[in-house]
Amino acid sequence: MDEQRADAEHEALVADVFSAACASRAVLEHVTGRWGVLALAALNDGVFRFNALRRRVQGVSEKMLAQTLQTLERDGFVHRDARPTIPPHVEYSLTPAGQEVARRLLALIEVLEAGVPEVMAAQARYDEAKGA
Amino acid sequence: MDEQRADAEHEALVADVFSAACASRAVLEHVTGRWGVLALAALNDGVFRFNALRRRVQGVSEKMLAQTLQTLERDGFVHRDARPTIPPHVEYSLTPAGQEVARRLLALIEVLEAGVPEVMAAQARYDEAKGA
DNA sequence: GGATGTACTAACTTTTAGAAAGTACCAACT
DNA sequence: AGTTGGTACTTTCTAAAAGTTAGTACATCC
Repeated sequence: MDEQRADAEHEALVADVFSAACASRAVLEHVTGRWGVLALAALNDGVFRFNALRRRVQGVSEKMLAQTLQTLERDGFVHRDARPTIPPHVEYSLTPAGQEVARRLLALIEVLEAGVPEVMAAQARYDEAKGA
Repeated sequence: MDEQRADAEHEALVADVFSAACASRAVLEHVTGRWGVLALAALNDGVFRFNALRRRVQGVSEKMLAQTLQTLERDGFVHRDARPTIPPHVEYSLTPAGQEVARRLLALIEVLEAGVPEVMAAQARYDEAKGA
């Protein structure tokens, strides 16, 4: 029991995503969540207002975009600049930490986009093997 | 309408994750899904059997691990080697495409794990500003 | 003066994830 | 000889997450 506690604490310190309780697991989920990835990737192209971002990230609902941006702002990856005007004017951008993360995400997205034809071929092969 | 159709087709061809209908969006979700990331990252360390992988990726249920591995196998990122013995013996490993993806994921995970203290600080600042 | 646009929030519904038990089979232990 | 344990899943049921819709509080355009 003491060993388990010690292990848990140690893993928390070294930040191991494979440990369920580690804070890095939560951060990973915010960043790689369905809309988190796309929001960060979109913001890599510059400053966006709420609805502009919503048009860019096709298919996201207002609720989920607001929620995602709040989470990423809380984690320090996104900067929210709200001007107290009417109608409201809010600008979203990446913080330096957010830029670091977005760069890695874009590297991933690029290899995935390039690999789409091979993935489609692999899927066809798999489905045929299962169906037949 | 013709324009929209042309746009959709064009985006499908160039593989744009921001387009909701694009196949790359689905692949991205498989790879960056809650358990997809961790499965790929774990398999980067070598060959694993089902239950060994389950112990490595702490917190995953049997159902979700099986589902995740099936999706990744279908996409051609994971190789499944089942020996028809009793009791069953199944080995999971990364394909070359899977290794490419896993490398980018690990790069991301590394910056996130390193950034955990700053994220925690940002969260504390955010919560204090909201609470006060 | 009704429609539209801004950035959300709240209530409600649908989809998905997770927890627990079941399956099929054999080996070892009792 | 029967119970336990291990393998790799699948199925069922429930709890949590995501998505849809409507509403807010203005201001400007037509």
